[in-house]
Amino acid sequence: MKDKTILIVDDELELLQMLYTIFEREGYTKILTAASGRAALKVWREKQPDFIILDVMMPDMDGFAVLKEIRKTSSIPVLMLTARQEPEDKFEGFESGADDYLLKPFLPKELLFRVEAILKRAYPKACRRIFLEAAVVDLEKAQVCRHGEIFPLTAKEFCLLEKLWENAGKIVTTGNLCETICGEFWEGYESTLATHIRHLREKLENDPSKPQSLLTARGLGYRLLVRR
Amino acid sequence: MKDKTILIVDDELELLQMLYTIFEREGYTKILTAASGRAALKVWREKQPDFIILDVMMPDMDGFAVLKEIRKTSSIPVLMLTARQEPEDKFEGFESGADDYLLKPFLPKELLFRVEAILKRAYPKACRRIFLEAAVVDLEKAQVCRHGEIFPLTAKEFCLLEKLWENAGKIVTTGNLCETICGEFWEGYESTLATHIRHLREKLENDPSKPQSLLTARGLGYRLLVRR
DNA sequence: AGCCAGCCTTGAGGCAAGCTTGAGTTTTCC
DNA sequence: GGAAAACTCAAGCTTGCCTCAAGGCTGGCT
Repeated sequence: MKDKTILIVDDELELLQMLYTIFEREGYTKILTAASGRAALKVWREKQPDFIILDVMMPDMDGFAVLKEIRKTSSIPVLMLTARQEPEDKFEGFESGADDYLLKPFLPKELLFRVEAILKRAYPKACRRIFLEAAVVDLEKAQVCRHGEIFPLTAKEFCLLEKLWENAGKIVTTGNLCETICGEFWEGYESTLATHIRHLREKLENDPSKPQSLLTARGLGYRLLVRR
Repeated sequence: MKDKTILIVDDELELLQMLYTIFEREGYTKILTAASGRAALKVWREKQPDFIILDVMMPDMDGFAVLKEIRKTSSIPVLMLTARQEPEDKFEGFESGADDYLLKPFLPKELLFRVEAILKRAYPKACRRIFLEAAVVDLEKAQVCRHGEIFPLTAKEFCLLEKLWENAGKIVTTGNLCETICGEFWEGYESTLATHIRHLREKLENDPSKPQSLLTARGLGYRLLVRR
């Protein structure tokens, strides 16, 4: 998550500097800043950040207006940061589409935690863990944990599972799956695919013959059911 | 999002009742409650809720322990609710994997906003959906949801429905439909098409013999009536 | 009203898609 | 260089989807 681009918006330069330092120290490498509402919109449009920390009170255009403009075309996660304590402000923030609303003064560590929590939800594919009915998959380690036992994934199994996970819940066609393994010319590979699917099921499922997570869509393909 | 199942956990019965009322008034229809840590784990395992509101201080097992147990096998969104003001508690909450951490006393409206904000991230909207009179079709998953029950679509049913949906509202000729299934030479296939239409209606309609969505245009073909 | 054509409904049989297993081949790693 | 793991492929099996036809039911026409 530290590789996500963070845009920090605040018109108070001292606070902007402090925020920058907080994220820099934490290990974030791509940090953008803007010191006004209009500047924020410009940077957002040009640099396409992954997260925005938005101050409310700014001279040219307040945070609510900026957020409303952004929400017309984007669902980028936004945390609002402000000294305004009134409940009405908070509500307006959430109504405008904020993901979180934090009051100044704040604990740097809390801000980091909150940003991290939202990033995890907004970019779930970045955390590379899959919770299934009977098992938990760690894609980073390419291994499956089921009932405390560890099953390592082979290269092909890993590719298949990754592809299925990128389309979690949705049907992935047999052709599509074959293609991810052996490229464009996959005709005649269907039988091998079946074997890999079998091996995957032996690792992911309690009863591989009655799959609960890696399901067959007869005539269409396969799909992976993930839990929350 | 009001159709998501919310699990509320608090050992103070008065507060539990209040929380229940807050969500009920807001329009949430599926609300579960638990009055202790162990009870919470039991309900979570058995009922598979979509969101958990978790009090920290409980006699048998505190909220942090509950959350850690849940996080071993699930990434379900969790908002922690507590009277403990210390920063260390907050940090422990986030470290355990909480999505948000709200202090008591809190504004009911703020709680609702925060829950809504997290739900929006955790359950992003599915696309390629068809809203019909009695059912909702998810084309990505090739399944129909009617009265909460799931009916999977077969390959041919899927192709037909897709074709009808591409021409939503308009009449699609019998020949056209046959062609999408068995190609150019479809003569004599009309009877089989009728069978597929029947099967589709059994999944899409409340009364398959009196269709409201998949209508017959006698002598012409069929058409699909969609809402929205 | 009565008739006919077109559509509906049902059930049973066949067949193809997918499963499962094992054996042979290739790759990887010591 | 050898052993073990991973990959490929095919043969036989299983399952459930598809097909088709027979009989019933409408709506429209005379």
